[in-house]
Amino acid sequence: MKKPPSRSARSPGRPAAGKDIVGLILDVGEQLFAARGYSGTSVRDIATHAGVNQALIGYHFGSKTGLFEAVFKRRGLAIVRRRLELIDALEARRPPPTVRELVEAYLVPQFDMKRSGPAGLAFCRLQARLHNEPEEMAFRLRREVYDESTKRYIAALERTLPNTDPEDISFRMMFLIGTYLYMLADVDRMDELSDHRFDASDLDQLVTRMLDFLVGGLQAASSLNRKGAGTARARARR
Amino acid sequence: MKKPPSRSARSPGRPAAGKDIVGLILDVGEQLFAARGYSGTSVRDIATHAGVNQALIGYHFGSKTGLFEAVFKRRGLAIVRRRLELIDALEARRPPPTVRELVEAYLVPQFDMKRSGPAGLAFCRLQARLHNEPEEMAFRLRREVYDESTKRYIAALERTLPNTDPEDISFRMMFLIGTYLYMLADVDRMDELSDHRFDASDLDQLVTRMLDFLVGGLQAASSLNRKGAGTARARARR
DNA sequence: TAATTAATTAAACGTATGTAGAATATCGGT
DNA sequence: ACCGATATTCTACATACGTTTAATTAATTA
Repeated sequence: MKKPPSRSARSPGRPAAGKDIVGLILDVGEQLFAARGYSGTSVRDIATHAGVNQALIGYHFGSKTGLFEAVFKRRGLAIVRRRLELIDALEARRPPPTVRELVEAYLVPQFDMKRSGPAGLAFCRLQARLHNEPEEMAFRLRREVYDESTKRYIAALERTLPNTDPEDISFRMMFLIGTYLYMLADVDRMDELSDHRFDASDLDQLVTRMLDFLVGGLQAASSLNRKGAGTARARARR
Repeated sequence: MKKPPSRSARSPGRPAAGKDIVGLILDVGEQLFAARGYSGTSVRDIATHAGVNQALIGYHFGSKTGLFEAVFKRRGLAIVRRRLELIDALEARRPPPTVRELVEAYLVPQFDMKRSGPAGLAFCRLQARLHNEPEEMAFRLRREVYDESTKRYIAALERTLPNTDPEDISFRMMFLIGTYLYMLADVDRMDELSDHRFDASDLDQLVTRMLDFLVGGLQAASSLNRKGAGTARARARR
């Protein structure tokens, strides 16, 4: 009872080559995870939107977690790679980089990604929302993907601001990260809060404004009395 | 076939008065929503942890959404109330407030909440993660709870910084919000990135550091050429 | 060209989910 | 002492979930 090689719709069996199904699943997963979060997205949803059987996701990625990880690393590692190239270039150069140049190099790969089209935009949102996802996943991915590059930039900032307490620089780097992640998340809060007077959709302008703000913050004087009780605990640990 | 008024474990029927079950459910919901997000938390989980039947949540709050909303508003509105009291006081005073005083008044209710115990801490996390939750809920809650107070602070900053373009102030307020939300989320990133050298658990110190950074950013000079093409679109809309 | 490997679908398993209905017991007012 | 309103549990429904197994077909290798 053999059927003729059914050329209709969808049938089991290996397809006649061609399209990059894995890439397609990654694209769809990126989109849906970005829009609804990890827990809010089902494997079935992704499979349906990709026009593919659910089981295929298990086959290619092992599990839902595996798919998320693959989605995240695909572009996350690319961003970090560029971030590292940029700091390599800055540090090889004479004169040494300014604070503004360092911050710009740190941010630009992110906002280029955001600008690059719907996929990049979705990824940025996904990334900005990572710390909402189940902790064991979020912790590991953040550490695996971002830590190295961020430490490089902290070290470079310490060299560029030799008179600033390294502790201050580490804190301020966290503040900086908070700021740009919020902007990446595309929360569209600007529109509400300014009563639709202002426009945050011009990314070049947004990055310029952020640079002004962040460089101002990084270079601000510290009002902590270094010899007082305030930092005693932390200093004792060094 | 009437049973004697069973005094054992749990039985249907109105209980013999006493404990604030609604408050208990809110507390447990707060804790779990904060830890696992809206989609990651099930009504059953909350009911079980509260030692209560699932149906009771439907009875008191209508739906899962209703419970989340109640959890969020309970402390969210309290924070905003305090924020408004503080700015009322500052604006009634002579001389008028400084930038630092305004930012401090905006932040302090949040970090007092975070300091206030496990419930306040959970709420802060929940709040910082709100923009990850299903959009229709997040949008409405943010608008209902925060918009009024934030607009008041933006207006006050415009008065305190009369030579700064209001557009810049609105943007920078967004940057400020991104920074403090990231710190509220308790991401514990500081520890990883500084290789455990620094301590972000002293909240007084953290707020002082944030104030230095944020005031520096708010007061930084703007590098946008106001007459150039960069802001033309936004200006035309005013 | 035969045998093996790779990629896909179909179907199902067991469990978890949000919500609703019915039963029950206590409270507050009369 | 009664009665309606209120607060609670029990039970169940219908659906949605992540994963697994078996069947099926093309590609690759021998």
